[in-house]
Amino acid sequence: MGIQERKEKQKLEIRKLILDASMQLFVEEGFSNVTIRRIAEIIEYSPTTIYLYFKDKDEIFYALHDIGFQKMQELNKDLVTINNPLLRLHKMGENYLEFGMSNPEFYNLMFVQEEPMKKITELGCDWNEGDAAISRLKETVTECMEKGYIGKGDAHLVSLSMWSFVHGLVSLAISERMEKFVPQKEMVMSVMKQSLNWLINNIEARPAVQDIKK
Amino acid sequence: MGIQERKEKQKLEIRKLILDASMQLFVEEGFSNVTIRRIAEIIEYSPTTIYLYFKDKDEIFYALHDIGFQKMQELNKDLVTINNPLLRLHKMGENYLEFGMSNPEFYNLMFVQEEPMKKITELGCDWNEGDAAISRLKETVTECMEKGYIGKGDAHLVSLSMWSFVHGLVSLAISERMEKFVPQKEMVMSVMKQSLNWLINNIEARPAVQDIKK
DNA sequence: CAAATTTACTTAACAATGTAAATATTCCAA
DNA sequence: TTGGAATATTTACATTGTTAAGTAAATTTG
Repeated sequence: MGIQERKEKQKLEIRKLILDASMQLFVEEGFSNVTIRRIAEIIEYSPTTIYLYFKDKDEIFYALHDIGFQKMQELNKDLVTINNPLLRLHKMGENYLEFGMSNPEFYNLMFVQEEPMKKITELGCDWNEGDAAISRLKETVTECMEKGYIGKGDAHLVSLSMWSFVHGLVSLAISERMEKFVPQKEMVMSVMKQSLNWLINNIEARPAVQDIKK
Repeated sequence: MGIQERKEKQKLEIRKLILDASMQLFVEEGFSNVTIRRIAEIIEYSPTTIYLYFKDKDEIFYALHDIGFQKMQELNKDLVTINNPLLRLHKMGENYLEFGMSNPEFYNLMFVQEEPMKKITELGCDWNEGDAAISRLKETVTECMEKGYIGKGDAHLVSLSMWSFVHGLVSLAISERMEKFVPQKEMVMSVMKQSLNWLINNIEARPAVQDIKK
């Protein structure tokens, strides 16, 4: 049915309108300023119309959380061109830092706020976006181990560790805590990158004990 | 003046009443369930009375944030008995994980939520609690470097890195993200500790390059 | 001891929030 | 054209933090 189709399409368009408005609001004015009424104002509908397209506010945020992951993955497209897996790992980390710092509100939604996770457990489904991201990381970590760039071990554990590290940096930075330990606010990003350098240096494979002169 | 003194004391007592009620609420029912009206209910005063003792809700949270740091430091009292600085560093990390996991709401307030930091920049003062905690960490890191347990370098940077790492673990865990990558929820803490082990192992001093057999 | 004044507290009220129920409008098929 | 479904709006409600106005209690003063 042609008409059914067009309706379907219109429905999606309004959904997109709502999401765009929400995005605009929370990128420009932050999380707490995304209200149903302000979204409605922007899209020029009445507030309650929004509930015809999203069950509740959390569903809007969950959709934004998804969009965030798409944005993040775009940033990682050029990674495949890096052959050296350790270099690639390093670059992945830097991209992560970069993404978080340039999209703090998205980052919050994706990795800090509890609401999106609640939605997932509510629906009883998996965190597909997170799973995909971590398994990409794990691939590179595994390659690093196989080719001897980093010490062999549990690739899953090491991936989670790497993630925790960069997440720690970003979340301390965007919650305005990291800057308390840095001379100027503008240096936060630089310190974060140095921090990542330090870690990468430290996990680089070391010679086996028996190869050390006594 | 004896009477002035007694009044002062009573004022502090009611402040404590308010803080205890808030604590009870947010430990038992989480952040979002701490409302002025529920606090008032517990302490059996009218809601607006609370504003005679705290400027606003954020000031209450800031006070709780302080209490959190006290609780955390208590946990670290026995650290001085550990002579080996690397072992001490390791134990500090474990304590941090332990604290975060057993006091998720406090942890959020201390290291995740933005409100307490806003309060600080609003007052134009320093983050004393954070400063103190990091400088204690830095002492041990410095000792590790001096005694050759870890590679020499910028102790400040390494301290921030260590902090970021454990913070990353805890914040991913309490935001219910870490559990998505672990077979069972109950294993999260164990994975976090293994993660910390991995890091400590990797930063342990390695022999200088010239000491390696060719 | 009584009156005046300061302090402590409460009641009433406001604006903003998310959201549900009831109502109105628009659109398409019969 | 009309009846019914889809879509949108209006109204309404319960909560929220917080302010302003009014009341009761305590303390100081005459």
